Amino acid sequence: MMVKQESTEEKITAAAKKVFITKGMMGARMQDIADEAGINKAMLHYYFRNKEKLFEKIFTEAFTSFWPQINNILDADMPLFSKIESFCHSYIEVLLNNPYVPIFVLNELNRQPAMFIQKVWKSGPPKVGSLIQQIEIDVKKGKIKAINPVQLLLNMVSMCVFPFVAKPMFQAALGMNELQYRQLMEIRKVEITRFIIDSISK
Amino acid sequence: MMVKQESTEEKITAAAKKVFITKGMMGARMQDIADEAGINKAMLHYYFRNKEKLFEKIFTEAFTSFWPQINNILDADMPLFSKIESFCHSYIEVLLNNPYVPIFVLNELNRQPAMFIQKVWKSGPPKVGSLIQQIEIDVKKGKIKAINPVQLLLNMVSMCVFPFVAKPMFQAALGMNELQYRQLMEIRKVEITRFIIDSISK
DNA sequence: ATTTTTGTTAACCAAATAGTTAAACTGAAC
DNA sequence: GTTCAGTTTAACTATTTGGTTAACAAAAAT
Repeated sequence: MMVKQESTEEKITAAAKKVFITKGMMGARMQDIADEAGINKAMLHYYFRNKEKLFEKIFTEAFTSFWPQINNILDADMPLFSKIESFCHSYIEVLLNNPYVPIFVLNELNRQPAMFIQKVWKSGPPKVGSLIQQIEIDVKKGKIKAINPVQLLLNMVSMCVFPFVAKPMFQAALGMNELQYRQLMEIRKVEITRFIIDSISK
Repeated sequence: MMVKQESTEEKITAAAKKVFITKGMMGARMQDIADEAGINKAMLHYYFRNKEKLFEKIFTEAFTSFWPQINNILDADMPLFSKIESFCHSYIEVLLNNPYVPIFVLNELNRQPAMFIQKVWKSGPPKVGSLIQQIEIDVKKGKIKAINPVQLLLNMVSMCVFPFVAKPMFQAALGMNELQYRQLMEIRKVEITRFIIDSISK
């Protein structure tokens, strides 16, 4: 049986990702990461100079791995309703596969707002203009109800992301297990889309 | 001119609140809190035995100070649409006065889900049943469109809270300053209410 | 006035934790 | 098989940080 060979560097990044995402920059211990990777702590400093460098790599990697997936939809050439559907479905699907990333990103972001904008969005800032314009046009044409495009955008993102950020709270409040919550999110893809379109349709 | 006298204990709790909320439990340093309060570090241990005790006090205080404000609305005896309006207005108003509390709570909650449910919700668990029932009844009566009550609840909470949790991100993406963002939230009280009611109205 | 209790401080301690080093191991090139 | 660069390890160091202590000051009780 073939065993996938994993380089030490890969072991480290995988372990660091897990530990940083679950415990945050301040909560993570270098020893935890070493243990998780099953290697000596000194290796962390051999491959990455220090904790900060390692963290930065993981953070940007985690963020840039799923950010484009959402960002591109905003820029796609589609009718508004299709775009809304596509956005909700893709966003929730991505989050189902990376449920702990948003709280991680938001948390670190609140501590270092400047770093974020500078380093993480230098390459791919949010392509939000296209959607905003599209909404404005459809409002003017009378295709949808009058609504502030920014508010609509906030609504869309909020409804997709927040249930993942506040998962433990909702789970406790609603008395749901992992599977039930996951199913709720699965259904949510279509429920949210309908909810939004119902609201803005004339 | 009268100067308000602040006891050492009050100085500590005020400083601890500020530091814990901005840096989190793990990120906060006892020395930071002492400096912020303008006192000797030993005083922290004199009034509160250790960091954990101090943190717990701040956490529960921060949480229980605004949780009931929202929770009670869920239980109020009102028609559904009024309740939705009341909920959105109150929730956002409370958050405008405590903008950093949600990310703080959610963050610590993700690290200690058990502690939360046990200690913080022992006294006042979410009164969510009343609203759920109310939605179900109005759906059956045909007063509103068919919708999963839980999903509607998630939508309401998400749209209210998330813009505060992700404030730095939205602010950067939309190029807004503090005042502009605040105004956006102010408007949001009524915009969100309308958005929801438009969606579920027949 | 004197004692006792409470509040406050600087200096110190112990544990945790990031980071370093020197030696040992490995595997390929010669 | 010797050498040599890259890799890995155990032991160590330096620093940070939560927590303690003993002396001191202020206030309250006697």
